[in-house]
Amino acid sequence: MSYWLVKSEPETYGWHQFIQQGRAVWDGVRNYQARNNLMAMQPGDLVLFYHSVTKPAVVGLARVVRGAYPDPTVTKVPNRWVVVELEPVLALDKPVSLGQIKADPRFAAIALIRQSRLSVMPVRPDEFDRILELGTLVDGDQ
DNA sequence: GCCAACGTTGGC
DNA sequence: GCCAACGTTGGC
Repeated sequence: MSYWLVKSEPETYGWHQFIQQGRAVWDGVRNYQARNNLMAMQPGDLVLFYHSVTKPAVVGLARVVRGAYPDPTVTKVPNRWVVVELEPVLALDKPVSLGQIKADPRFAAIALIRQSRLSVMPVRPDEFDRILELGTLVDGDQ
């Protein structure tokens, strides 16, 4: 099983809309590195859902429910682009902000910082665990 | 194949 | 709104 992070601008497609729809076809990716990451996703892989631009933060967790297939929104031949399908798993109790991630030395190598413009990227297991830990309320919080 | 110009992403 | 990073396009 692998871990991933996907970015979305909340004004275009936000976590709230994702929850309401219950499932998302992750289309519109037009960068080869991001596409290659989509192609490596397998059903069951876990995906951090990140809001970019306004209040940048990881806001929730999703799961891959269908692996890569050709992007149906592309009409040009040959179609070089793919989509995956995602469903929500849980909202984080507390969004984990980009500022928090940048401030934590455990995230020194995270692709989110090192390749700030990439929209679909792998996340290491230790990074994934740490983000869930930061995003989860425990006794003593609040 | 190189590189300048230009467009896009995304943080601040 | 600005700008850094970086991907793409097109002239040569």
